[in-house]
Amino acid sequence: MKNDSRLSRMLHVLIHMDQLAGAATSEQIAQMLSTNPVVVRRTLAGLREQGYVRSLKGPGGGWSLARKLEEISLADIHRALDSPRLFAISATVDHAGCLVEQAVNAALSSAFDEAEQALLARLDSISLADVARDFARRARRKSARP
Amino acid sequence: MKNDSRLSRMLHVLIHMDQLAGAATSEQIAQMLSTNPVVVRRTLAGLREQGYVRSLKGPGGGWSLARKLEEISLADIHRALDSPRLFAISATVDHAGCLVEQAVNAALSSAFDEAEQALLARLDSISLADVARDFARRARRKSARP
DNA sequence: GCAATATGTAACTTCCACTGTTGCGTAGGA
DNA sequence: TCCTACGCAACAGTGGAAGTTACATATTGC
Repeated sequence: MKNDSRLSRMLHVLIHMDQLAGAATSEQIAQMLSTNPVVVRRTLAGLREQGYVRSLKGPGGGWSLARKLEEISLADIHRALDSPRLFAISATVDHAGCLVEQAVNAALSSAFDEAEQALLARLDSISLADVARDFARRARRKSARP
Repeated sequence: MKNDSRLSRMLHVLIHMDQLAGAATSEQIAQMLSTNPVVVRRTLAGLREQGYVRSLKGPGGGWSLARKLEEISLADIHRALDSPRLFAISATVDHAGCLVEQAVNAALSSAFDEAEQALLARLDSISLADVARDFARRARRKSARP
C-alpha cells in the first residue's frame, strides 16, 4: 500500500503560510511540496471548508491562514482531511457468522481502537503553534551553529 | 489504499487449526477464508519459517500447528508476516533540509512511534489461547441461547 | 513404478486509494 | 479586455496486497 502523506504535507504548508506575509499561490505551495498545484488545491479545499484557511482568486490571490496556529491542533487537520484511515491493517468480515472470526476481530479491534484513540488524543494535544515553536528553536540552533 | 488483512486471516486460521484434529489443506483453509489456496500457502509460508506451523506434502498432508496457542502472541504473527506497515499515514521527506518539515515530522513521528509501541505491546500481551478462550465463551453463549 | 494428492513457487493480472496531470470553466484585479 | 489564480471534472500513474494460472516437486498408497 502507498502511504497517505496529506496530513504531513498540510501541516508543513500551514506553518509556512504563517511565516509568510501575504497569501501563497497553489503554484508556490506545490513547489514547497514538490507536487502539483491541483493536488494542493484539492487538499487545501478540505481545510477551507473547516475554516482553517481562506482562498482568493485573481492576481494577488492565493491561500492564507484563517485562524491562529494556536487554535489548530494536528488532529483538527486530520479531521479536516475527512479522517483518513490511520491503519494499514484491518480485520476481515468474510464470515459474519463465524465465531472464530468474531473472537479474532474483537481482539484486534479493541487493540486498534485503543491505539487510535490514544493517537488522536495525542494529536489533539499538539497545536500547530507548538510545531512552529519547535521550528523556531531548530532555526535558532542552526544559525547559532551552522 | 487497500487494507492488509493477513494478520486477521492468519489468526483466524490458526485458531481453526487448533480446533481440528489433523491437518488442514490449503484448499480447505482457502474456503474458510473465501480466498485462493495459493494465497494461503504464500501467507502461511511466513509462519512456517518462524516455526508456528508445519506443512506436509502428499495425501493426508496439509498444515498444522507447530506450537501451542498459549505460546503464540498476536504480535508474534504480525512479526512472522514480516511486520507489515501498521499505519496508512506517514511523513514526507521531500526536503530533508527544510526545518519546517523537520519540525512537523518530529511531532508526527513521535506520536506515531509511541502509538506503534503501545499497539505492539498490546498485541504482545494477547495470546492466541486468549482468543481461543473468547471463542469458546462465544460458542457456549450461542448454544445456551441460540 | 505409477497415479493421486498436496505443497512450492514463479509469473502474471486485478484491485484500490493516493497521487499526478490535463483541460476547461470561473472569478477578480489592472 | 487581459491576465492571474482558484474550482473542478476526468482522466492516467503508482505501489502493494490479493487473486489466478501453470508447472515443478515431494509423499502416500496401490
